[in-house]
Amino acid sequence: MNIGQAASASGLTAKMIRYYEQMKLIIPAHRTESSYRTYSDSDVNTLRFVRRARDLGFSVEQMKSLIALWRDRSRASGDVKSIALEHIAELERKAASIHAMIHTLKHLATHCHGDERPDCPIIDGFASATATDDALPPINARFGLNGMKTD
Amino acid sequence: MNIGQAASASGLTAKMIRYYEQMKLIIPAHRTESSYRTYSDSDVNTLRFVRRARDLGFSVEQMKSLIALWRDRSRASGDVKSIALEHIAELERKAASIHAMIHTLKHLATHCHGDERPDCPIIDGFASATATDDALPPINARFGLNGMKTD
DNA sequence: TATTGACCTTCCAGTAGGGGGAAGGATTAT
DNA sequence: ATAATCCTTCCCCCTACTGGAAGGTCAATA
Repeated sequence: MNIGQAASASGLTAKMIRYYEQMKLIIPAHRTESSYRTYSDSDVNTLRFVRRARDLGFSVEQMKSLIALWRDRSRASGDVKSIALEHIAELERKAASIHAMIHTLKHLATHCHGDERPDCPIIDGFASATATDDALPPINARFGLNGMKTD
Repeated sequence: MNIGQAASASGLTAKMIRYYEQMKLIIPAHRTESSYRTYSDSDVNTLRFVRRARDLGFSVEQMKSLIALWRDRSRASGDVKSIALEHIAELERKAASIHAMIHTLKHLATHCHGDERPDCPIIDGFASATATDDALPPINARFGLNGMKTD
C-alpha cells in the first residue's frame, strides 16, 4: 500500500503522514526500490490511532507519549488516564473561554437592531468598557489553542 | 506617551502594537525626532478597541473591517451585526467540536481504572473504532481555530 | 560629567500543524 | 507511445504573535 492509499484508509492526508514521520511521531515507512513509502495493515492501524488521537485534540507531543504507552504492554493505565484528564482540563478551559466570548457577543448583538442606521451597540461596546474587561483575565494569564485542531 | 505606556494603558503589549501597525490594522504612530512612537489618548482608545475585539476572538482581518466600520459615521449597524453573528456561529462550531472531544474523552476516561494495571480502555479506544469515528465529520469538512486567541 | 539602567528602534528566527505548489521520477491506463 | 496519475523532496505560506540580538536614547544618580 502506498502513501495515498494509507492516507485514505486512515483518514489522514499524505502530507500529514509525511509530517508525522518527520516529527518522529511515527516510525519511518519502508521504501520500495524507487523510494516510494509502503504501508502494511499494521502501519495503517497506527495511522488510525494517530488520527483518532488527533481528532480528540491531542498535540503531536502528547501523541508521542500516547503511542509509546500504546506500544508498551506493561504500561500503567494510570499514566494514560493522567494524560487524558489533563487534556480534558485543557479542553474545558478553552471551551469556557469560547463560551465567555459567545456570551458577550450575543449580549451585544441582541441590542443591535441591525439595519441601515449607524447606531450600533456592538461597535459602541468595543469602543468603551464592557463586561469583556472583567470577563477575561489579564492578557498574559490566558491560555492558547495553539494550532489545536478543532477542525 | 510612548509605546510602553500605550501598551499598559490599552492592555496590549508593545510587540502587539508594532505588529498591528505592520499589518496595517492601525494607523502608523507619530514619531519623535529620535523615531520613538508616540500615542495620544485618542490613539489609546483605538488600541483599547482592538484589544476588546481581539479578546472576543476576532481575527486581524475581521478587526480591520470592524475598525473601518467604527470610523465610518454612516455605517449600517447591520454590517457590524452580520460580522458579529458570523463570528458567533464560528465560535459555536468550535465550542461544539471541543465539547464532542470532551464527551468522548470523558467516556473513555471513566471506564479506565487508572492504576498500575496495563489494561486501559482509553488506549484501546484509540486503537479501535469508537464513537469518535462518527462523532466528528470527515477530516476535510472540519473547521479550524487557526491561531485564534482563546488565550 | 560619566555611567548605569530602562527605555526605544529594526530585524531575524521560531512557534503548531500542516497546505500549496514546483521540479522531477515512477507507475499505470489507454 | 503517451498521457494521467501517482510519488519524491524542497521550500515558502499561513496566524498571531514572542523572544532575542544589536544598537540608539533618555532620565537619574554618583
